[in-house]
Amino acid sequence: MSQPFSCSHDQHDHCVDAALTAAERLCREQRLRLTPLRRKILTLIWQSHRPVGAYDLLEILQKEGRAAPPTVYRTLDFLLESGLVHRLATRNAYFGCTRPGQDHAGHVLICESCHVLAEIDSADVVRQIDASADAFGFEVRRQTVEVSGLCPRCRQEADHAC
Amino acid sequence: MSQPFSCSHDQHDHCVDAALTAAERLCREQRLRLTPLRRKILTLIWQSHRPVGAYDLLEILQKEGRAAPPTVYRTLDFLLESGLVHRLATRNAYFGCTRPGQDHAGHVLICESCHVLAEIDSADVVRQIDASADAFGFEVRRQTVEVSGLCPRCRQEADHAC
DNA sequence: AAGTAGTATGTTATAAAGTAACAGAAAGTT
DNA sequence: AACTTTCTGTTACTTTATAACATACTACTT
Repeated sequence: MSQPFSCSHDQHDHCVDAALTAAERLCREQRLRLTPLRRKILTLIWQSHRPVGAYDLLEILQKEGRAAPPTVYRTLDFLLESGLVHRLATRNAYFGCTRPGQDHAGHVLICESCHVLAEIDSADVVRQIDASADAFGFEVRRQTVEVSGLCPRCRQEADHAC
Repeated sequence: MSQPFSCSHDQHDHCVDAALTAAERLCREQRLRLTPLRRKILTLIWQSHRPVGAYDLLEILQKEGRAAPPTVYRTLDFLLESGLVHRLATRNAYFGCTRPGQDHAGHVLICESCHVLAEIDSADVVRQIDASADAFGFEVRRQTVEVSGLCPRCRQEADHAC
């Protein structure tokens, strides 16, 4: 799987394939059921490196038959709980996890211009947050870190425009 | 203003007063209008060190006459833009800013048990996130950091329960 | 292979969070 | 006072998410 910020359209099938392979493996190992619906939704989420809204997913499903919100949300719940996707709180949207199975904080960078998202996995950030919390006597259970700004590609385009 | 995690009920009026005084000063300096409605909502938000939902505020307003969502949201927009309150993305809720006027990232610790919230202002965390993003060539515009876990007080109670 | 327990999905209705658009009121300016 | 700008009221609506119950599928037991 290439880096989201440098993944081009013709490379992208690899990302989807890799994500599905990883999902199959994880579900086999943890005795979870990757049903057709779950596989479908996971695939849809991986169609781009952008977060996708629940109702976007619903709309796509509805083009191929009837579907209602709970179907989507239940499937998302499964994917979230099994760690195959994460939720982007600042945008009420969902995106595929790049390292399912591995315990990690799920910090992300998200581009305000093209909306491409990348998970960063900075142990330094995690530690620094833990340390800051610790100074308050606070016990950290979950870190939500969502950084918005400009991805390298959009930055370059912005420069050229000047 | 005492630390949220150690602020007791009988100290708390100081927090509200301090917040209002700071708000008045900020609005005077920046030629913003702290109208009765805005002052009212800000006061309601400061009634506790917990984040408050927009519809909670609405419900309170409705006990003293008619009110509708846009009234609340517009007022929140003003308070957000002027930096007097922040929004907690992970909970769709709002809380008073402890250092309005000063430029800062607005990182928070929030207790899963008692829901008390504290702004942390760790320059180290900010720098570490900037550095991590920089390694990707990503230009940071906004950092959202929301850490959930157990505050010192609830931690102690959890210990006693054992 | 039939029964059954558990898990997954379909379906209807509704809750919770947030916004658009226009009308009227208050404040600030000339 | 006339005018402009800003603020608030009001109605209607959009978006996001969930509750509750019905049906279908899977996997295990015998």
